[in-house]
Amino acid sequence: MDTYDPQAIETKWQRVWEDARAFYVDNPPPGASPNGEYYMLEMLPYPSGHLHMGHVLNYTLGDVVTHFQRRNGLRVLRPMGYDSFGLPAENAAIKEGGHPREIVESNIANIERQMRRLGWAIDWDRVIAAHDPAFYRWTQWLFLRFLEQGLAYRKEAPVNWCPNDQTVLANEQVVDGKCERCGAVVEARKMEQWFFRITAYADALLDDHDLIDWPERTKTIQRNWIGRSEGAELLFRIDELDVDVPVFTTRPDTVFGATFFALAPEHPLVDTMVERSPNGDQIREYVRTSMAKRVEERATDEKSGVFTGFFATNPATDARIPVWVADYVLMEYGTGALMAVPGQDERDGAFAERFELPVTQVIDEEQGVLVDSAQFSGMPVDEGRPAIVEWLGDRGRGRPAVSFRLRDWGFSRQRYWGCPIPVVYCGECGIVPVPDDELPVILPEVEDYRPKGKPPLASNEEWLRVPCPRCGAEGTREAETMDTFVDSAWYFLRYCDPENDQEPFARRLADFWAPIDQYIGGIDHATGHLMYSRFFVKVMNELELVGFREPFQRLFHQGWVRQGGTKMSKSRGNVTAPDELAEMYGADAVRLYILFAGPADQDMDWTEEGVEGIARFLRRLWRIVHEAAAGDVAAADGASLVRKAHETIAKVGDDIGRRFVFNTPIAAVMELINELGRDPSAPGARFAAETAVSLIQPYAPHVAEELWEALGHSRLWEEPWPVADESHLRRETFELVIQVNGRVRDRVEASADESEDALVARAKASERVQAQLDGKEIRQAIVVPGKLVNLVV
RNA sequence: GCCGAAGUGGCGGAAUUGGUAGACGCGCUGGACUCAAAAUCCAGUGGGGCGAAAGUCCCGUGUGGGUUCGAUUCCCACCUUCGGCACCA
Repeated sequence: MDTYDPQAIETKWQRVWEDARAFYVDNPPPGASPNGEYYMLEMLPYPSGHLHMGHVLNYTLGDVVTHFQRRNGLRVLRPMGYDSFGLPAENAAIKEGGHPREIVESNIANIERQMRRLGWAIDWDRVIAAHDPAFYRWTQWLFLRFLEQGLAYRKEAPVNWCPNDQTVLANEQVVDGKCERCGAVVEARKMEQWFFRITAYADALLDDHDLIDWPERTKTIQRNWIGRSEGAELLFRIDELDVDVPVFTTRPDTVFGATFFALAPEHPLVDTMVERSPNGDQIREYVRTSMAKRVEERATDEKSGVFTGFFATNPATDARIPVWVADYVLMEYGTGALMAVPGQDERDGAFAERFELPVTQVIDEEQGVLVDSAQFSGMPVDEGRPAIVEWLGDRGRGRPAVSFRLRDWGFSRQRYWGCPIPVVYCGECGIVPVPDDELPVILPEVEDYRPKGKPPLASNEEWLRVPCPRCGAEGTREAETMDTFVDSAWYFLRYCDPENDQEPFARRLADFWAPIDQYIGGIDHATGHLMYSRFFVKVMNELELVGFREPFQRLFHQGWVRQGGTKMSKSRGNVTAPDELAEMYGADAVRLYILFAGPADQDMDWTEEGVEGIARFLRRLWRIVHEAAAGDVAAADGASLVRKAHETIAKVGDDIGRRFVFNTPIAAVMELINELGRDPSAPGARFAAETAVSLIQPYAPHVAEELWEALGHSRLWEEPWPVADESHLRRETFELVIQVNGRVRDRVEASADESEDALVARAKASERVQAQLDGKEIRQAIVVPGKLVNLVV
């Protein structure tokens, strides 16, 4: 027996698998229908310099599932790609020189080397990268389909503006209201932006949660993010302007208490009021100052506002109530106007107090009934709500309505390193899509991709100026690029057909492999990537590009790997290089350790203490399996080791397959090895050794393969997953726990076929029980068959 | 403020449907091997009381209550930590 040399073993088997194309899967011929396929996917990495332990956890989890499902007879598609557009590479290029492309491509090469070093079972024929024109051509193609459907559009909207860097910042670049890079305070600025109409799918995104097997907390986060509120839209008339102004409210039952009316500073009516009101200057000044405020300031500052001089008619009371402009009213939510009920709403109350406006109580909180509400007084709140809406509806003043918190997805970026948006602006025709056959619009070289107040592409005049595809007049290309979340909203379908140069993917191949059977990634993407991908698939489904409505059937979130209390991520430098760890202990040890450290869905603090214990386990496994392999191949039915092996098979299969937990199977195999180690030549030793090696293979595939050969077999990666034999699990005797009043007092060996009465008799006969009973009367005896007897005295 | 998750030895954690709390590992202690060390192997290891010992009793899963023959597990209240949302009408 040689000593365990992980480096040599791992190099050897990685070559064998690659030569055998062990983990590559071919696409089916036309006409084939799905038959036992499994699509396993982890969120694709951003190609920063190197992998960190968080990646190792993510991809090792996926790897265990991949091996497990493969050996359970499924054809597993498990591809890999790179989210290679985006700000970090661009910022690195600005800081360190070089081109973002060179940076990500060298990073990709390094990451792929690290991934191969860890021995992950990946189909390397299907690699994609967001910045590859062969990929982003189809990102552009999909954008054009959304544009045709009216699902991509431009509108003016507030963005984060850094006055120092002269650029728009993505939300994730704003930290505590300041620019991540230069520290300048970020301003809100109104700019025209591209949006995807995700709000049109708000109800579908909520309803289709029923179709998918996701963690409840993730669905909850998405539900809160979508923020569906049921209520009513009520009309308040402003006679002087001859307009009906709609408001949204979730509390139509409080309408009798609406004593003033408030408009957002951005509300379109405000302009008219400025013109017609005697204190127009005051209103204009108020609007100007509140628009200059950051959203945060508007939320935290004391309530402010200005009276417009106009009055609105409360549709319930017919009272004329004053109309104010107040910046606690948000244009983005509801209708940008609200009926203020200071008696019931805390914010309206604070405003009324500040400006000495009348307050009316219309709900008796203790009784839960309406008061001072005309014919509705005395009615319970729940009944009053629909009754008032119906009554106002009859008078043409209201109707039931639903409002959402969800906003459309602003996806344009005034930055260089992203997918170009394939449209041309023409003075005659407006926004004109680039024809499909002219795609891709290649991201051109620019002299300087630092942000300078306009998109870097706008300074490449030669590229920018093109004839309008429709009328031929001189036009200009869109110089903004797409948010990288657009790339990742559909990448998982490209893996199904990565070489296709006629379409993003053939529908038959997407429908063959997808939806993804198991997706694994961080919960931090709950409201971003996971929402956008669902939206994209719903649209693609309506366009008949795919036959399904949800991209990710099952979802699992791995926990954060922290180091010294902060989370490891691409933007922080606190990383332990996994390949260095693999050089020290071997990839198998690294893989085992990251999964043994705790439950995979819980956050963990990274520490290298304990990795020695795993290395020790692997050396023990190596020695004990070799010792067992040298022993006789003896028939061993009924041997304790054989039963232990079958118990371990049952435990590991149930843990990985049903419970989706990954730390306890390792402990179970350790237990088996501990028992085997006590006597490696005992009856059943050989079977126990084979079982341990087979069960540990998804975690530590290299050493498992080597030991499988030592046991006289080959190609463990193709070996069917072991099945526990029920007959070996049955026990003839068991340890009967005897309790008195719920406290364990004795344990005795009992036979599995004893009657309940016999077990109770055994319990009563126990000396220790006798000592406890001390002559007391037994009132009740509870028997749990196969486990315990509880005597109640 | 609202919504959600979690709290178990010195440490990471286990206990799957209400049924033996602390599996497995780290660390630590003692021993074997060794000139010595490392590595390896063996034994012990929640806290406390009584006992020379074998043992035996009590306490113990964030805190306080409750349901139950029996609660880490279920219910109520509270504390702490973490995450999401937050002037959303």
